[in-house]
Amino acid sequence: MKLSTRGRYSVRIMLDLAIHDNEGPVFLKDIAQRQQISEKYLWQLINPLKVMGLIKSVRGANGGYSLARRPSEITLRDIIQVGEGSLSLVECVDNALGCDRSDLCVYRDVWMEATRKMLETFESLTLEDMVLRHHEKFRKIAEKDPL
Amino acid sequence: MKLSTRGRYSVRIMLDLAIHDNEGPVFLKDIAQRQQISEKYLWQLINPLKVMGLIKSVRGANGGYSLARRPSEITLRDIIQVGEGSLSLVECVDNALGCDRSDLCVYRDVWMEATRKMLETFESLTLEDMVLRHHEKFRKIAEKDPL
DNA sequence: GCTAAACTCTACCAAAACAGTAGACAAACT
DNA sequence: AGTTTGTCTACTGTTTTGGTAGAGTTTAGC
Repeated sequence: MKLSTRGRYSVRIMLDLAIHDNEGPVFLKDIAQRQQISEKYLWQLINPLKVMGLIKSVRGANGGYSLARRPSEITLRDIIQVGEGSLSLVECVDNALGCDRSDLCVYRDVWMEATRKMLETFESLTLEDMVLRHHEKFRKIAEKDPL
Repeated sequence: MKLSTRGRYSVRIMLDLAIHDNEGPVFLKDIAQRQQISEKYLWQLINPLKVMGLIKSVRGANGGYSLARRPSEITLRDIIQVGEGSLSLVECVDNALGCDRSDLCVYRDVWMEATRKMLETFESLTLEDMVLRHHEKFRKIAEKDPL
């Protein structure tokens, strides 16, 4: 029932990239430092995002990562899908077959509905939304606790 | 993100008890046979349901288990809560503290909302609903494939 | 009382998933 | 040539999951 750290890191990484979206490629090293993850582990999280086409990379010196689409065109569902591998609460939601009790089971419909409702939230939010929320939150903190 | 087998077995066990609700205490042995679980493992699943007050037991010969409340007064949320231990998609939904990034993080609201939507489904369905669905499904199978 | 039927409790265990670490390699800028 | 940066693969310790097993306790019925 819990999201794994992979899923949670994935959305944080993507938000980091979105925040620095118009500054050219972002170094793995910098993301690692900001998000407090080792570079090696970060690569394991960021690579699937590249493979799945959510971000692109530039190799060599002065390389780095950047979003493959505009922030408004990437939903949290897209990201979490990559981080978690599957988005369904129960295996049978993805493939009806494989459950030998499918003819008797009354729960598949329930798992499907619960999954659908959960995903509504993730589909309704884009990286653009999250950047706005982030800036809003940062602004409020600055107001409350001015230097 | 996946429900564990404990959660899924728990709702099946409770449905089994609900179906035989007016026949006196149900033997662990019988549930085990119908649900294809070993009696020992079944006890480990059923005992928390008793401890949490969803079912009651009678010890000794001719003992067994029965629902502690009417089927219409037990929701899937009640059951899954026991089976899974926690109902939130991310730890921070339960306890806001403990996350050192809570001041910067924009995702807690998202996890809360997604969890809430998912739980809507589980809260809206009672064991009575599931018994009805079960009988309906059984009736349709019988029509389709008469002996 | 004795016995059999049933629930109770605790300990243990193997496999899988999770959360990383580590090191060698490849590409590209300067 | 050398440095910076991304790429790939292998390995590993810990936790969770999904059980098994066995000894003990309570009660009905003879």
